[in-house]
Parts: sequence; C-alpha cells; structure tokens
Amino acid sequence: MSFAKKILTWYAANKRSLPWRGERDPYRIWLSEIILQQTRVAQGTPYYLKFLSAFPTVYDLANAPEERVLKLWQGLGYYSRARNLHSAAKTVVGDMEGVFPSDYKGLRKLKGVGDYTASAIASICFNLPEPVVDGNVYRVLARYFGVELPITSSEGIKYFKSLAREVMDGDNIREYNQGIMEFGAIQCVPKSPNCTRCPLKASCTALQQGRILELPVKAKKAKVRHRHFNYLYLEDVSGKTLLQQRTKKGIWQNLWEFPLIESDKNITEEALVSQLDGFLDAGKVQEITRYNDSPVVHKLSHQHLHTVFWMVKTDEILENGIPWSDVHKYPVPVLIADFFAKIRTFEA
DNA sequence: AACACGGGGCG
DNA sequence: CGCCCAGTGTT
Repeated sequence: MSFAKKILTWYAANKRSLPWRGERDPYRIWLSEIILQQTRVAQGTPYYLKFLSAFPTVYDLANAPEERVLKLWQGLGYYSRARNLHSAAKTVVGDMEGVFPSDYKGLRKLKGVGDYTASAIASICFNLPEPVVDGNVYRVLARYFGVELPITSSEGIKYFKSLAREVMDGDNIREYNQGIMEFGAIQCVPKSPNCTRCPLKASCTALQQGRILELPVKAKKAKVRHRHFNYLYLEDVSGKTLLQQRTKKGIWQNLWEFPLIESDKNITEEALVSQLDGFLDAGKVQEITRYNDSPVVHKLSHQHLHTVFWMVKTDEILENGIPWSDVHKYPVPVLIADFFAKIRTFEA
C-alpha cells in the first residue's frame, strides 16, 4: 500500500473530533488555521470558538475595531496574527465582496496567509491538490522517508515541499492533508513516539535505522557570534616576541596565542594604543604597524573571528620573551599558525 | 538568509 | 526552570 493510502486509512480510524473538522467554509477554515499557527489545538480551540461567536462572518470581523480583535486574541501570543487576520478580513470584504479567494495564488495574497495556510485552505475548502507542509508533515516525511536535509535550510524547505507533492494523494487531498497532519500530531509525535503500535512501522525508514529521534534535522541555530580580535605581534630589541596561554573556558583553552585585545568592533590604531597599558610599556613603543589591512575572518562553527594582527616594536626587553625560533614549539590555533607561516614567507 | 514574534508543555 | 515547539513577515 502506498504511503498516502496508509495515512488515509489511519486517519479514517483515528481522527479527533474538532470544532472545525469537516468544515469547508473558507472563513472558518482560515480562522482555525491562523489560530493554529504555532499553537497547539488544546490552546487554540477556545479562541476559535469565541472568535466564531463574536464574529460569525468575515463581515463581522472586518467591521470590528482592531482593539476588539486584539482583546479577543489576548493570551494567544504572536499578535501580528491578529492584526493580519483583521487586515485580511477587511481585504476580503472590501476588495472581494466578502468571498474568499478559491485558489492557492489568490489566498496567498492575504496578509498572514503564507505557503502553509494557503495550501491548507485550498485543499480543505476547495479540494485542490496542494500539499501542506507544517511541522507535523516535516516530521512524518523526514522519518518515514529518512530525509536528513535540515528542515530549516532553504534547500530542505524546497525538498520537503516537492516530496510532499510527490507522495500526496491528489484525489483525496482534503482528507489526506488533514490525515498526515493529524498523524504527526497524534502518532508520530516529536518525543517518544509510540512506534511499536504504529501502523506504518514496517516501512518507516527512520525506525528501521533506529534514527527516529534524530529526525527531522533542524540545523541548529548555531548562531554565529562575531568577535573582533586584535593580536599584538610584539618584537623587542633582541628580536623576541610574546605568546600567552589561553586559560579560560571557551575556544582554544590551554592553547597559546599572541597577547590579545578583544574589541566590540573594528578598532582604530589610536584606540588600540590606549589599551596597550597592561601588555607593555607604551612609552617604549617604537612603531606600530597594522599587519593586515582587512581583518582575517577565521570561521569556527559558532564564531567568526575578525582578526587584525598589529606589529608592535618596542625598546623594552620583554620578560618571558620568546625567540622566533621557538614559537613553533607552542601549541597554537590554526589562526596563529597561519600567521607564523605568513611571517616566515614575508621575512624570508 | 537571519531575525522577530508568545505562550504553553515537558523533562 | 531551561528547553522545545516551527509559520509569516520583515530586513
């Protein structure tokens, strides 16, 4: 049996009874879909009922003051949904004689109606073969077909949409779309799904590979942190330089590097000089040269280090100074090692 | 492509 | 109590 037929069979036997279940009126389906964006059924249901009671038709909603719409929405979160809901109602009443668009493209033009919601309304109300891809669908498809593409990448979004279209039952789209979402919500849940009793277990790729809990992949919002490093490439009268060990937790713990001045953003030479105090006797500085014009960007998985190397010649004798012939004995980050290599080339 | 936008449920 | 959830609009 095809994947779609299995979903349809499961849905026929397991669907919950919900206030909007079986509904085909675009106003009601639209209202339910907007409320259910990023919201669990249990939380959204009372809001659906009170909105329907306060605004039985799209005209009632369009003619209400925004204050009242927001007040009814209070507690549901993501309040732009309420403002967009109101705006779309005004559009439907003002520009469309109170009749909702009856295809994906038209629906998509309404404020607050994106790809998912347009597909949901088109399929549920008008039985148009548009696949829905919400969080439930991502999870079900990723597991059943063993898709490892991150659902958060633009490539993943495209891939899942086309996969969803490939495997859908276009002849029963109204039931199928609701079925796959319901299946994700009830059976193929994010944490500890009951695979033992799943009717799709025999053909589920992730289950057979023991990777249920790894799918779907969400490229971790490895938020890249940007840092600005200023390394002091010191040189004293005897030609020695200075390296320091990084003792704190974080990147490169216990590795060695040049004396470091970290700044919020790119730093000027004047600003740098004013911070030289703790490192050496500023009065004995002979010459400062910015070694690289544009910062070297060293990329770690979660940090981008915008690095400037400053060559600082001093008349001091550096305590603990290291002769250049010895620097290669110290464990240093690649960023520093690359600089060593460059210096060697430059000075050779 | 990255970010902002809320609340509730869960371990 | 920190982590997870995952549509749309904006920049």
